[in-house]
Amino acid sequence: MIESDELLSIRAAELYYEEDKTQDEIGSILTLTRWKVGRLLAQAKASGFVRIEIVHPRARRLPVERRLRETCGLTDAIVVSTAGVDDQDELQARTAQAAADYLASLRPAPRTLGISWGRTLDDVARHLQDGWAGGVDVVQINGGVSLNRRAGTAASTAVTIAQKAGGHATLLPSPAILERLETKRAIESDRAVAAVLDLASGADAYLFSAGAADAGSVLVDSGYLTADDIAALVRAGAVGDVVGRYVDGSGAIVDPRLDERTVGLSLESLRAAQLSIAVIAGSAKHAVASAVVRSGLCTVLVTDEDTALHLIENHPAVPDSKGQRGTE
Amino acid sequence: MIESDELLSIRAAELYYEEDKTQDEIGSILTLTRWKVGRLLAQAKASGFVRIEIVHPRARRLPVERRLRETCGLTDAIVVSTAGVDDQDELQARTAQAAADYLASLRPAPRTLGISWGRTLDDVARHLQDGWAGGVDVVQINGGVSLNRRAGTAASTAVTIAQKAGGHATLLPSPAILERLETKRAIESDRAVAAVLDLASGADAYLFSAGAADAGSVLVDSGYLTADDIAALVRAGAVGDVVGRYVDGSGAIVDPRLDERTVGLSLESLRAAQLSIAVIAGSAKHAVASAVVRSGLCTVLVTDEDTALHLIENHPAVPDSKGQRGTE
DNA sequence: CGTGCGGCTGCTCATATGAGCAAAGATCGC
DNA sequence: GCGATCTTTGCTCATATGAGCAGCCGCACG
Repeated sequence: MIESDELLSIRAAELYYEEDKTQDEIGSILTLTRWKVGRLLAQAKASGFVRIEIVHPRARRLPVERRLRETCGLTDAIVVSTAGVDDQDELQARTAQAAADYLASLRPAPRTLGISWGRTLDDVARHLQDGWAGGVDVVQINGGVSLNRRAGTAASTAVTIAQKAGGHATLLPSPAILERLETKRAIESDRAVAAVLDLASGADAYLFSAGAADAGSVLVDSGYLTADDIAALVRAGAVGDVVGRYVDGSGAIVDPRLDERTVGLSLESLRAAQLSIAVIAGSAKHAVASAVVRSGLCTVLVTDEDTALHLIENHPAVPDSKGQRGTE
Repeated sequence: MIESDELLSIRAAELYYEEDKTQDEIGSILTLTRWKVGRLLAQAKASGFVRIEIVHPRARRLPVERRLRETCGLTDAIVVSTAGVDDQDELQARTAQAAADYLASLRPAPRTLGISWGRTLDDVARHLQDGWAGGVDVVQINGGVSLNRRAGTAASTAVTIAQKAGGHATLLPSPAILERLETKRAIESDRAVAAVLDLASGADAYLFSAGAADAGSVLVDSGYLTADDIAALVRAGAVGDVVGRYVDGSGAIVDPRLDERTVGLSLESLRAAQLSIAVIAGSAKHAVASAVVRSGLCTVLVTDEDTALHLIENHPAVPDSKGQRGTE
């Protein structure tokens, strides 16, 4: 575009978008035909001089969603706008809201929904509307938090989601991580636990989040792990946890021995699911989000714009476990 | 607007603006008639959820210009966009560019143009295009800088503007501020100086800027005033200088004794002019800009968006008792 | 100096959109 | 329970806009 045209297109855009003039009027102001004005306007848009933004806590970024879906091979992607959000809590709230909306909009609604627990999921539960579905049974897919005063949030998340959908919640009566492998094996074979795990593995859909590998993790908070444990995991390449299991950048289990002591659905089952919805927001979770998406842990991702852009930019790497699911 | 409609209007706006869908298509996606969609879109715009911004160094803010013109009773106002500008130099450059454009667009072009000098004006001169007018004579309206190595910028500003318009520059052969009143009277009555002042007072148009009342002022830089002088002026209520004369928030001369020793057009002459263009940019100059506009020193203001908004917000408020009461 | 080509211009025509209006609903007071 | 009033809805019609095309200009090349 020639410089003079560029300037004209800016003047035209000002008159069109800020003054609500018609292209014809602009034509007579700038002494141009109205077709020329139309072309200048088109140029202005194409060159990105005209920026249209939707500013609203519930606003989504449809073009980003599309790119995310395409570059990462997701069935669906929900990306909330970051515009004007300063703090991470707000971001998480918006994302949780979007996840709740998405869940409620699923047709057909899942009959059984497997969920993990954590701050994010709890937020999603709170944002769901009463009656968001008609009778959805909720099953926990990993061991609950129960070591300290926080006891009950895991349960309450599940119960809330189920109640609001007019269904039942089935809790997994087990700690998240056991100290000894034998205990873990024992509890897993207990009929009550086994039944829940069985139910969980047959769920129509899964909804889970992921935690960053830092000392603020709920697993540390709940007393299952210490800050030192986390540091060791990070040294071994951990970027975060998914349903209580720590993974590296490619989505592989970092510490198999720890993983064996962790009760819940395996990551393989999650990868094999028809519909698994990950809800991940915040800059601290970019790395885990990457691992989740790359390794095919979710078919649907609900996230914020910044995270989405991060994923899109860094995607080309590591196609491995994804390929097994057959994306050509 | 009801909550559900608000959300719908956001969804509609996303599809319309981000996905370029037609209102009809949106209608079938959201199961609404296309008229409803049109109304939702109108609501979204009206509620400010849709923000359209023109992002370009030469972009102006027409609606702000209008408000500025109306609330401050200006003949004309030029407001450059602040979008994405972090540093004040860039802001000043954009404003200077806009001033140059405005000057070049004046019809009829002034035959004689009175100008002040300073960093801003110099910037305007540099941004003017060669041949921006056909033969404009430029006259300095206040004493030049000549005490130190910066000597000549005042002259070069005038000469540049004149040259680019194919006209002559008439310099004011006098210091800006004299130490003794007698000297000032004497120099003023000198034929060469008097002739220039006379020419200046008869100019068709004036172009000037204003300085903030701080130690970074060109008057300090040039050695006419010391940082202490400025501090004293500020204590006396000064907010900045216009053509070398320090004014308070209401545009009144702060120190009449200093003012008497200042050579150049009086503020009254400037106020009486048919066309006087002030070019003022930057957050440091909000206060002077206010004084200039309130006291009718300019008929046209070229400024940046932030300054413009500041002026609009603080206009109705009477000049100020704040300055008089002193800021401790 | 002619000739062929690419880009720009101004047009026609189909389509998308906004204004305005009558009918249908909703809301309120009585 | 019943109008009266105000809002919302779906429409018609006029207008604004975008797609596509023929002619024109400038340019490079033979």
